[in-house]
Amino acid sequence: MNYKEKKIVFFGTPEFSMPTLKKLVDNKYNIIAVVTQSDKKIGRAQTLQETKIKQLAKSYNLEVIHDLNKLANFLVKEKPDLGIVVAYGDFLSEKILKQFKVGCLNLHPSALPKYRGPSPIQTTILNGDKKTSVTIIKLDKDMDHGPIVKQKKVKLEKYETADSLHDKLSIKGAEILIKILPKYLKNNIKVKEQDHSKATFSKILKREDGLINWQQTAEEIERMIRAYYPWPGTYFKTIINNQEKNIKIHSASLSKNFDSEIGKLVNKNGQLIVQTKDKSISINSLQIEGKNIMSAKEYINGYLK
RNA sequence: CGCGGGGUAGAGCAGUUGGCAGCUCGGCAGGCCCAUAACCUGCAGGUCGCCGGUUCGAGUCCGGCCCCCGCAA
Repeated sequence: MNYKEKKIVFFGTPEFSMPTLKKLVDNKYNIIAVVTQSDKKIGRAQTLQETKIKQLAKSYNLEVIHDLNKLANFLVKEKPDLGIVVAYGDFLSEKILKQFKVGCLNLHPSALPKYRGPSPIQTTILNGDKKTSVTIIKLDKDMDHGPIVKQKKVKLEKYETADSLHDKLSIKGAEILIKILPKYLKNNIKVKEQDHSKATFSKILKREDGLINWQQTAEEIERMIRAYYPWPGTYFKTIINNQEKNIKIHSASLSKNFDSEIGKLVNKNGQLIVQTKDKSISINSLQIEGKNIMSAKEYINGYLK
């Protein structure tokens, strides 16, 4: 049987999964179903919205499954060869994994065994790493634990945000996966066990993780702003017109030290400066709760008269 | 009807008990200066989101509608 006729089930949910699914379709792999999370209520209107992958799958007329019981029956019936899992968003049980003749491949945006878990991209930037990797592993019964099929290094730009790195890794990951897939399907590739003693973990991010503690160093805060952009965002609380408001910082850079009051936004020669534990940072763009994003200059004009 | 903030000059904002619509920045013109994003002088720029109501008089009070945004998901 031609390797391109082998039955593949794709698992994915958000934007990160899209380049891989696109490439699989472009390269005419035999995708028999796409598994994704169920529709979620989204936005102020609370309307039900399909996941990015569901939208894409539908545009390709692929069968979409989100019910895991249905999936179990489907797998028993179809006897698929391979599962490809890219940011599916849920743990797959061993029972499901066993249904695939050659197992399931997973694309993970970090240099495994470093940063297993749900927020590897953010953690990479938060820790100030200069480089990372995309890693393809064969899934086993533990989270991000399986043997490495392929790993490729990726350099970070100096001002890399989680957003830009996310896009970069999703595309790079898709390319690598497509490249190794023929070999893998022909059983022509060696896998390598992870060095489990070196495993580290990234945590699930919550909104509160983005709350700035100005007692941290300027470098830590600047990295946090890039790591948590655009989600969960980096913010602090302040009083505007006698109301407590959150201010989200979209972009900032390290600045020379101005030695002003810690955590207070001040105008220094047209720059919007805030003092941290050690040095100052210069805010480039920010957003007050309820307002549109604005530049530092606009904030100074409107709020720091 | 999930909760909340907002719509005033090109941008960001203020506008008190209803009584000549303002501030900072930007724009234009001129000046100063070796020079400037600095400084000085002057000018232009508004359907106060839309519709209706109350009033001698509404940015402001009342009713309805449209739009933007934060939280939540």
